[in-house]
Amino acid sequence: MLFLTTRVVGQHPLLPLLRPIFTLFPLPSSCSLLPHEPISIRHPLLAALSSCRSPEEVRCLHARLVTSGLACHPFVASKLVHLLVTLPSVDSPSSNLDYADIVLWATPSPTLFTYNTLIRAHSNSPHRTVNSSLLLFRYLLRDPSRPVPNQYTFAFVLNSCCRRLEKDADEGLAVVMEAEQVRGQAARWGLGANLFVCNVVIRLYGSWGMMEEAERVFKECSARDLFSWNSLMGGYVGVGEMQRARILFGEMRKRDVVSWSTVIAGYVQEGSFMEAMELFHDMQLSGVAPNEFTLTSILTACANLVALDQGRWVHSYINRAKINLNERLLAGLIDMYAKCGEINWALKVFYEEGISKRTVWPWNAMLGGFAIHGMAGDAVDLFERMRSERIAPNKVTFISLLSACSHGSFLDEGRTYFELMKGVYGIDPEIEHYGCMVDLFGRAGLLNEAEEFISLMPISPDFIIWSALLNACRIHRNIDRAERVGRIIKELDPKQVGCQVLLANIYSRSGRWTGARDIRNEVEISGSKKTPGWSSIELSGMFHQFLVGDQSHPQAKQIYSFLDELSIKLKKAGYEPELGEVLVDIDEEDKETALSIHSEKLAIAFGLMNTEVGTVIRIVKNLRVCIDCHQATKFISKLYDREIIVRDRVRFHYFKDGFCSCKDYW
DNA sequence: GTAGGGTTAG
Repeated sequence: MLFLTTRVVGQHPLLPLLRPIFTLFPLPSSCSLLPHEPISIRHPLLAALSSCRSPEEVRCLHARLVTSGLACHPFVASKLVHLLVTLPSVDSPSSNLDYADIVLWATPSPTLFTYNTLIRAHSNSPHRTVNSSLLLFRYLLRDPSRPVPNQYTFAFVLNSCCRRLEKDADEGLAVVMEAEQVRGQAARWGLGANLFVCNVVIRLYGSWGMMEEAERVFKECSARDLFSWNSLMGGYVGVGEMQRARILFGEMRKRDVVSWSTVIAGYVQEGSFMEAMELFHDMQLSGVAPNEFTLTSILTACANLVALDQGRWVHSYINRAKINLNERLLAGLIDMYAKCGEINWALKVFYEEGISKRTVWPWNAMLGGFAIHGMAGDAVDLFERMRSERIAPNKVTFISLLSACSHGSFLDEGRTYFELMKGVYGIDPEIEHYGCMVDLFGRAGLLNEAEEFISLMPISPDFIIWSALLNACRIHRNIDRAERVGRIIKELDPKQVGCQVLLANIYSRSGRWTGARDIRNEVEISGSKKTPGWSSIELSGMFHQFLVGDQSHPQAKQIYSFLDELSIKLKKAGYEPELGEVLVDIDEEDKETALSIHSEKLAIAFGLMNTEVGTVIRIVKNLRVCIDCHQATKFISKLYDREIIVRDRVRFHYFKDGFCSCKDYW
């Protein structure tokens, strides 16, 4: 028993989405009040409506509003719609949105407020495959008898465009063009320079990387507030222009937690972790309290700097300040502990807090932890548990899982999971997954298979893929192949000096000095510089970063005399320098410098000098550990009876009693 | 007669 007229049905923009729901309940044919007739807020049903705490309660009450004939009064309808889409839902929010759509559609003359509320709700809904906000907006404009849009309408519609853009960059241009039209309409209604409209447009252009446009809107806006500044700055952070972002940040007269979080996240994104930490420090001095966004970024910085003390501080701050421990912050904590070498703490956090979460984030963080610790068996077990708990894996899950398999030489498992990813989970492998597989075959010594795998890839291999094979050639001392692969990389990307240096090291290790020297000369002539190597160590909350041959540290003199003593002790203990790496040092810029002053040696010496006997020394290095430093560190761990944890660009090295957890396999 | 926008893993 539906009281629908074809006129209404034919015009409703969301009809195809709603049809299944029409049969669920009858719609009233008439209203007991006239649309313009006021309804008292003291009306018992209206009062009852206001006291509802969930959309489910609202839906129950709706039945009584329908029978009393009040449901289609414009004001009642607007309240209904608003409550349906804003109250926290105990089950499916999307069905409440469907329900709210029907209320709009059943109301004879809905108010603008109702339209606006729904346009907003649609832009927040992840369940729609089309831009239903925009459809609703067009529906509103189509008939002059409907209310005229205001600043809320335009801000909400543009926001829906913005969200689509952020969700799916492929639609970018189409979305921007649609948004341009909406913007034109806003201008026609005299709202072109409205603060709220402008702020969304700034964000929209920023999301699409059109910073000149964003800047222009920022300037042309009738007024500017904190949101305008934050949005513009966020745009620059998004396109990686941190300098401009930092200047804007400096010009802001007032900064809130979002301003700070945005610029901190920007530094973390570009890998400037120290800057992020410094800014976090400034933030605390300024009296703005960090929130879960800020702390997620800071944990990433801690993880990358191996700043365990600071990371622990963040953990206790979260508990102390009762910060909402959401899935991402939780993943950040697990990641931080794992990357600081504290896999047991990572496990503790995961089992206490993360395992109960139904999202993939904490699981991915834990898998990633196992991967860098070379714990392939645990990674496989955890993944199987994840499957049995029906947590849907994503592409990141498989990067961690495959990389764990490769570090643990789990050849069969790696193969199986790669197939599983495509076949069962329908995840198309990306370049990173292919990289893991090349690494897996390469480390296992299956160089032919690795190369064949590369030739069969549906996407063209980048230099990372080839350097995985080159690294395998290093491990398995296959010089001919290394030479060939080196040539391929050089043609593909001549700027990848690091790969050429790796090739030179392969040459010199096998005694082919001329080959090594040629490459060195070539690299020097080309003038391209490889990333300078650095190592850092945290000491009671302070970071000490060392470059190769660094003399700038206040304790430089003591460090160098300590190293002199150290090298004598090391020689006595039977250590011999790996001369191969002297000739073309993997991290050296200054060719005069010798092995003893590699950045990680400086950091280790500094750690030994400044910490109590028995303290674990934690070093982080931006590049891979060289063979000689690896050998020397093994000796140092035995000689000084210290645990030394070195995290390099790819994995962990846990030195103890003269051995390393990577079993010299990295 | 009610409302608003910005940030977060490999």
